[in-house]
Amino acid sequence: MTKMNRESRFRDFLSTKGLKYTPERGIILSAILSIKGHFLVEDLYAHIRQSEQGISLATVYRTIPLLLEGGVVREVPSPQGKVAYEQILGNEHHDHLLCTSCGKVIDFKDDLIEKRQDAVCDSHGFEPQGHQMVIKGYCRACASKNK
Amino acid sequence: MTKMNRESRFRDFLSTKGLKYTPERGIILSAILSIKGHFLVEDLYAHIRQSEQGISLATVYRTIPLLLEGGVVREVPSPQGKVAYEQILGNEHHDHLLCTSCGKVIDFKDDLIEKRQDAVCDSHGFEPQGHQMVIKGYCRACASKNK
DNA sequence: ATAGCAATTGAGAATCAATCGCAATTGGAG
DNA sequence: CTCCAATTGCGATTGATTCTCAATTGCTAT
Repeated sequence: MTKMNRESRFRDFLSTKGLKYTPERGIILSAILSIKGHFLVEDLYAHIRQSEQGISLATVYRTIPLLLEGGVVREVPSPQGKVAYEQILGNEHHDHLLCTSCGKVIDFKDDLIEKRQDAVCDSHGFEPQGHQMVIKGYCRACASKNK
Repeated sequence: MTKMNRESRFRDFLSTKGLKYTPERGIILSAILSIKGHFLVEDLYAHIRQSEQGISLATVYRTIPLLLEGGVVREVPSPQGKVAYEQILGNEHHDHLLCTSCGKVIDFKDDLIEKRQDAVCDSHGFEPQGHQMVIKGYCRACASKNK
């Protein structure tokens, strides 16, 4: 999907909710589309400042819930307590192994787990929007270091 | 396991790390053992104050990492951004469905998912300590309400 | 086109959980 | 019993996020 397409999708989403597509929101969206992997709010803000377009940090924070609801980004787990995000398009869903020793994040995906998750949701009449799975422990390097 | 047993386990854990078993840590441990389900730091602190034993909030915060590492409590997901805990004994491991609309939390456990998680860890040489899985979406009530 | 109004913005103040600094205290190994 | 590193309390501090509010500005209906 092209950038233009994504912009108009976001615009439609806003419109449906009676919200406006402002230049600021456009700039924030562009910045996000230019970031491939995970990013923190501070990363996003840095990107925006770099591109010489000044936007208030408050506006960035205010826009994030819209981007989440509009299906532009999703939350991803991050080493510390901070919340990280990634754009949904181009980042296939995956789960995470998180090393509590060195902070390393390992992505993985297991189809069987996904299937069972759907089954669990069905059995509870639960309508899933998305999920996050984080397995904490020691990565190979840290595990052997501790021995 | 008796309360005394758990105290001495925690005491052993501390001792192994060259740390002390202080009255404050004893009070905090007792308070946790008296709470059955999930609790936030503020809940724990309230419990402690209730029992007329004054402890600094800072001490509570400082003790939590020890309780985590010592296997007394584990983190559990909570509706908002706050971190919640529960004592491990008496609370079998389970995963969570979290309704983003009403905040309801539904516990579940799926053995097959657990097995696959272990398999994934093996294949990455990853030594798991624990995991958290949260599936966000709409619970039955909220899903039907939205229609 | 244009008026009108609700939505939006920036900037700084405010919040709130969590952490820190430091002087006084204390558990517990030897 | 001694001694020292670990611990505590309390207040100050941090740092992320949210809020306030006056000034702007999309956007819908005319």
